[in-house]
Amino acid sequence: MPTRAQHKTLNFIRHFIARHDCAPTLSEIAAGLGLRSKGSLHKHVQALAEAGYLKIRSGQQRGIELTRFAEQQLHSLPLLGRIAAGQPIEAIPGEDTLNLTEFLLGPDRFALRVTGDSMIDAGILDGDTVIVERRDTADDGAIVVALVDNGEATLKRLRKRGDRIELIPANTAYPPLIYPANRVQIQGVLVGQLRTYP
Amino acid sequence: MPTRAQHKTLNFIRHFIARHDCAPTLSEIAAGLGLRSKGSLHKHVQALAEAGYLKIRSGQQRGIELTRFAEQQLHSLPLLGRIAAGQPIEAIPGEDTLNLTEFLLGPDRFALRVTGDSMIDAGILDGDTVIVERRDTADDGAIVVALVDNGEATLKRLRKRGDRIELIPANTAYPPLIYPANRVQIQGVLVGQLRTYP
DNA sequence: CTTGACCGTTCTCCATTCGTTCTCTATCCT
DNA sequence: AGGATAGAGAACGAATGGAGAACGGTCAAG
Repeated sequence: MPTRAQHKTLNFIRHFIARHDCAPTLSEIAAGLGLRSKGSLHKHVQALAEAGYLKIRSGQQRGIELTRFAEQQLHSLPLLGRIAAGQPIEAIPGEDTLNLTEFLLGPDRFALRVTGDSMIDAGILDGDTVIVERRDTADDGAIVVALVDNGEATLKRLRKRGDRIELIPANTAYPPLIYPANRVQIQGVLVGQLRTYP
Repeated sequence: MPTRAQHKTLNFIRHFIARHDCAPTLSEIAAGLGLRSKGSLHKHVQALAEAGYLKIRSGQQRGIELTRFAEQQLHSLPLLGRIAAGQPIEAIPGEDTLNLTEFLLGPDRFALRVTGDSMIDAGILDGDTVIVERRDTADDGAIVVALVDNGEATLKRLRKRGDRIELIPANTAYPPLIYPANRVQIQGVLVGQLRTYP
């Protein structure tokens, strides 16, 4: 059971790692907690390691690691169940944790901010963030990031029509774009999407 | 767990590959990080390879590959820029990394799967996952998880009208639900949303 | 095939950062 | 009062990271 100072220290370390992907130095912890010295911090970190919250690679800089338990907690949310209009929350059997890392990350992926409303009927709004997997081919019907004439990148639904490629907005206010296949280069395929609310 | 220089190096390599689809040379990394020498860079890249983040095709030029492990171990994606209909990808100054952990996680948050199409006009589709922050009050206009008569939980936009509360679907096919305030209990406020594509 | 620019690799030297330890002091809680 | 808890400050040695130079391999153009 950690003391109050230890608790604050542990919390800061967890947030720091979540933000920076690497552990803080003692001085950074001290600065973050408003301390002017790192003398006592060393004792707290040591105590946390003995209590099993942390592992320390002794002597190395930034040598603080979270234990597996603390780490698992850091990247997951409880997945409570399904929610629908007019129905109570219904538990999802066998699935009670949502690990964001597994859910959205993967090799050759990157993120893009969406501007404009051309994909609004597909539930992609202005300001959303989409996650794209870099690929140079895509199945018919997929939503892709496509480059036209090596100049303009757009997010559209792909339709292959023989030697023509149609880039179809999900908004009836915009017309489909139709090009010969050799003018369109696929940069990636939409694999995920996320949004935050203020 | 990489050191700070290693972490910056790895991040630069990820961005470079995401943009150019080929690995950078050591000199390019050095230039990108503001270094005048590549002597130490080689050590960092080597250390990253030993730690399993990279693979190196030894001797070959541009012989750096990212591993799957790197993407899963780091909790962020390169954020390349904005994308819009008919515009090239435009870099976002000062913001080049999307940290999922920081973006969506927080204390007192949980996830729910959405079924039904009652929020479709707000870009919330059947099968989406929403992230909810547990709270018992909410601002007017927020999207909330509300419990009516302690029985039915629904995801709706909240409108306060004096001692009445309106729960408004974002779908013109459904009517607003209007209750006296004492029959409606707010369970949480929508703070995030995510979706995966097959 | 030859050539030259480019690039990975290795080495040494040096400044800085950081973990560690120590002593001394202040605060809080039975 | 007395012990537990916490912080300030200083000092030391190890780890880290960068500069610069030199060597040899790779690759594409001539």
